[in-house]
Amino acid sequence: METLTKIPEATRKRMIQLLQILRAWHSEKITSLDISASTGWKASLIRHDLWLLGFNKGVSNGYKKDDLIEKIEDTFFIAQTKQNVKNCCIAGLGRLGAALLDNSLLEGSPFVIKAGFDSNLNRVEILRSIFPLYPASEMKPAIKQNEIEYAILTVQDKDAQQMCDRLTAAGIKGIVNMTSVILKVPEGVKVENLSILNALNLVI
Amino acid sequence: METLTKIPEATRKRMIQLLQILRAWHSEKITSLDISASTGWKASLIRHDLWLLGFNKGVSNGYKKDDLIEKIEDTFFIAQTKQNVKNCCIAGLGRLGAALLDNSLLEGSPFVIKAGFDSNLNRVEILRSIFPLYPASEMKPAIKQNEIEYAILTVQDKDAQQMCDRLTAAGIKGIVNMTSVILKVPEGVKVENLSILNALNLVI
DNA sequence: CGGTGTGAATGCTTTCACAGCC
DNA sequence: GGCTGTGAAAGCATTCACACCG
Repeated sequence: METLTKIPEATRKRMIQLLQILRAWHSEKITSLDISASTGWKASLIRHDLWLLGFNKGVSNGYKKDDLIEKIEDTFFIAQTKQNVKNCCIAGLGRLGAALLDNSLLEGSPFVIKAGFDSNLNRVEILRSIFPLYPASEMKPAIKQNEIEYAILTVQDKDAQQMCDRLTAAGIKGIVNMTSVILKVPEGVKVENLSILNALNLVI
Repeated sequence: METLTKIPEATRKRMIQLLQILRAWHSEKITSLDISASTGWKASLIRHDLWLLGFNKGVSNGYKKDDLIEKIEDTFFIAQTKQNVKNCCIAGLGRLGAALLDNSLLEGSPFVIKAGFDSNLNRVEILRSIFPLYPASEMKPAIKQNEIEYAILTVQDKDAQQMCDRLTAAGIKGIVNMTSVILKVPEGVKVENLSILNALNLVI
């Protein structure tokens, strides 16, 4: 099996989750059944996923945790190294955005929050934070200067598309969208939707 | 086409999003191309979805917004009426949970936050909120009494599964999971995962 | 024309089945 | 026996193609 073949999106999402599980795993070895027990995914699906990654070090008695971690990190270029830090920003400093203004949620991850933005100057001035906060008008230079690549969008729905446009114009490559708006983005920009309202509708 | 046939999950998710778009839609009529333009979904996919719902009122010159809204609400039992309020709670009152302690995010939706829980008594006592806050030990009676059916889980990862177990034991039927843990829940309980960390990994 | 309704065709994803290994 | 590696088969989801309608 060639690693060059494109990995399906569904597999990619699972592997990234699996990485979290592996990092927290207590023992040296792990089987597809262990993984199945902690995720609910079918064991055969996990083996198939790993096969797609070109993994073949399981040899009949489980996987070595570290081998798996390495393989997944290599495949998706997400090794957690000092040189591999990913800079993010918070766009929208309302209640939700302000709550994200420290790195406790992202601790132990390669992501670091480097800045916050709001179109309301007031918010920018009132809030205290360990990162610089900027009015949205200064976004472009601030994003360039801090080498920010990803954004967490926490504005109100009515401002979502406009703020999104500004972010992509400033060169942002990925957006975690916490509004319930479906964003239109240029080719190549990735979006993950994390609207609480949408999620609630889905768990009914 | 029979409405009794089970609607695929993917279609259901789109239709629930579509509902938001329709409610905010300015004009009386909307075409599959309009919807395509505001979502990025292929127009044919939208027509196919509506066909699966058994909708057939489009007759060649677009859909009437209100017809569509009605059909979607009926199909998924999510009409927004006074009698159809859905009570929720916040489990975990750290920075993130505390930020959700007002209903501004859920305004105009059938969801209402009715309570907050934390296993740390301190948090419960310190925080001000318009809803009652309870220590986790009092969860079961509080959930019964307030007729709460859904929970937003905002505890730290290490406490996620335990808090989840408590919630399901208390009768919660759906969980919006903002931790990066993959939860194990009893049959019949729905979970939507909204971990920011996971989402960031996916937009790389 | 510019639209919908419809089923067939295509493309993903997941599950199954089973040989092979420790 | 318990587990992996592998491809085929089954199950979903999306796109296409085109008749038909106003």
